[in-house]
Amino acid sequence: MKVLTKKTDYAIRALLMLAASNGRYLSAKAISDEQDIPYQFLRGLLQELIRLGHVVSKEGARGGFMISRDPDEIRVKQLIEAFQGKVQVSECMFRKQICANRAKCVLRHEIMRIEEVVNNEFERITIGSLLHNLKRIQGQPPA
Amino acid sequence: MKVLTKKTDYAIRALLMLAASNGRYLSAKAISDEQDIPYQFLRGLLQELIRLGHVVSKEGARGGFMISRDPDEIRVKQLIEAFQGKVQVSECMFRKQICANRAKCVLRHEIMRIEEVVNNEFERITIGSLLHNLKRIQGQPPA
DNA sequence: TTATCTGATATCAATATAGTATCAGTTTAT
DNA sequence: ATAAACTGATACTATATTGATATCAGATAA
Ligand code: FES
Ligand code: FES
Repeated sequence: MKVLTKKTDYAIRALLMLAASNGRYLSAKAISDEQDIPYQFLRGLLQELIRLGHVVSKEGARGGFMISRDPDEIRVKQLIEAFQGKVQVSECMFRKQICANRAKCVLRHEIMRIEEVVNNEFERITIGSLLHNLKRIQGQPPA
Repeated sequence: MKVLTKKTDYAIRALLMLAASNGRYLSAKAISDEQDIPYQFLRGLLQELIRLGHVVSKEGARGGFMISRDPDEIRVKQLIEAFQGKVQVSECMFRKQICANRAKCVLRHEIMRIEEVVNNEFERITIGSLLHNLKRIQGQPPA
């Protein structure tokens, strides 16, 4: 079971790179090369990130993409939901005889707790927090 | 993002039903009808459950399937791993420049914590515990 | 000795994921 | 002005995963 698809993984990596490049536009090409993300795939992905409001673009030569909101406000949970849909254990696990009434289904309740835990964790993690950790382990490169 | 596939869902429901039917063999047909699981799909699934050691079968008329181990020992985690593979966030999330060295990658470390949480939760839940809850909410049917 | 079952296997359909290609239009630099 | 470096938009293909069917042989019970 894979929790993050490639697309989400790519999105996170691209956003991290964009978050790290303060004020400069990065081209899809640059991100693709640096992060080993298939170019055309990334192109599409970046457009989605624009629609989601995470980045803005500038057309033409020397154009590219720039992050457009505080990295601390971009939560991994948002990205997962955008690219993979809401985290849900299963549409509705126990039907018919087993589950008399959906409303007070205890099993459902129990299983849904897991969803909450997962969601909380992914909500906690932001592009900002990831970047922070990255810098910490890499050490500040001599500016 | 769907945590449980239909197959895992079906497996859990089938096992619950088998666990509830003490000592009697249940036919695939009976389970299929009761649980709304496509018959042939269930057939294959039951064979897998045999290979996994969770159930045994009896051929011929009046044959069927019977649970073969303590429901408390059948963990949802086992089932997920059998049918969907191990829970893993992504093969390896941050590569190349971003992640200098895999060994001490903090991001990886952080993200893997989530895997652990999920795994722990699913390890806690067994067919036995689910059945227990089921009986509790349904009330013991007049024996 | 037939109806009711499982064993084993093959095949197919639907969906989701991953990746590629193309062309039009915008901007910068020369 | 015009070529080079870019994005916007969209269509397409490939691959993998998941979900579902179909078939036939063989076992068992009534
Ligand atoms: S899980 Fe859907 S009614 Fe209980
Ligand atoms: S996640 Fe793979 S090296 Fe950091």
